[in-house]
Amino acid sequence: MFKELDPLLHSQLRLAVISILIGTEEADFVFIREKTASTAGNLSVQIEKLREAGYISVEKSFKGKMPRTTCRITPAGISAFEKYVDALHSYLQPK
Amino acid sequence: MFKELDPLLHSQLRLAVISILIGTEEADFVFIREKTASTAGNLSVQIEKLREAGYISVEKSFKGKMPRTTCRITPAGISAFEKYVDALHSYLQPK
DNA sequence: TAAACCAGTTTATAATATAAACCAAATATT
DNA sequence: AATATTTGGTTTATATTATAAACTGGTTTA
Repeated sequence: MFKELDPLLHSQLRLAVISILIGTEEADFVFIREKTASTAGNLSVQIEKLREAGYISVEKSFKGKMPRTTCRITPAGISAFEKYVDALHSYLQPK
Repeated sequence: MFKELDPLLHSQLRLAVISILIGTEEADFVFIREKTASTAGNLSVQIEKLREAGYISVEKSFKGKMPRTTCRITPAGISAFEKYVDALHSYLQPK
């Protein structure tokens, strides 16, 4: 009846991060922090979890002299998101 | 951009409970435990949290000699669920 | 009458989310 | 030129949560 909800995605901030990355080719740390209105510490932790799980890739580089962290969703991330959305529907459409 | 997800509903088991109650006039503890495939302990805790929040009402009675706990969703529960579903959409439909 | 079962509750524990504190480097201020 | 502030994060600590294990009070079965 009710499908499992991937605990990695069933988190407000991580879901927001994935949602952003699904929509855009890539996004950097600062952009995501602003869009999600999250603290840097929290975001850092959640990005690392998504990276560990293989749902996103993270690339560190420099924009001029300032560091930049760029995130992209991976195929595994896309399919996990699709599966999560599908599972959610088993909770949202009663009966 | 991203709407708040009511933390009381953003929980697999509590969401399942509400989902069941939205669909049926009332449901008892055992029925919910079976439908959600949860342990009695976990369900007991989550039902109490939903009751505290005023999202469901809980009535204790007897079916013959055995105790029975019947749950019903309240108007507050219905509107919280609707709000939650609406907020979720801000995460599911990218852009 | 004792063992097993039912319908839960309470309590303990492990995992999670989150913010606070920190760090190194860059930039702005006096 | 020194000092303060900002930037872009990471690490660590804490409070909350989800969950299962242990328990309770009563019932049915052997």
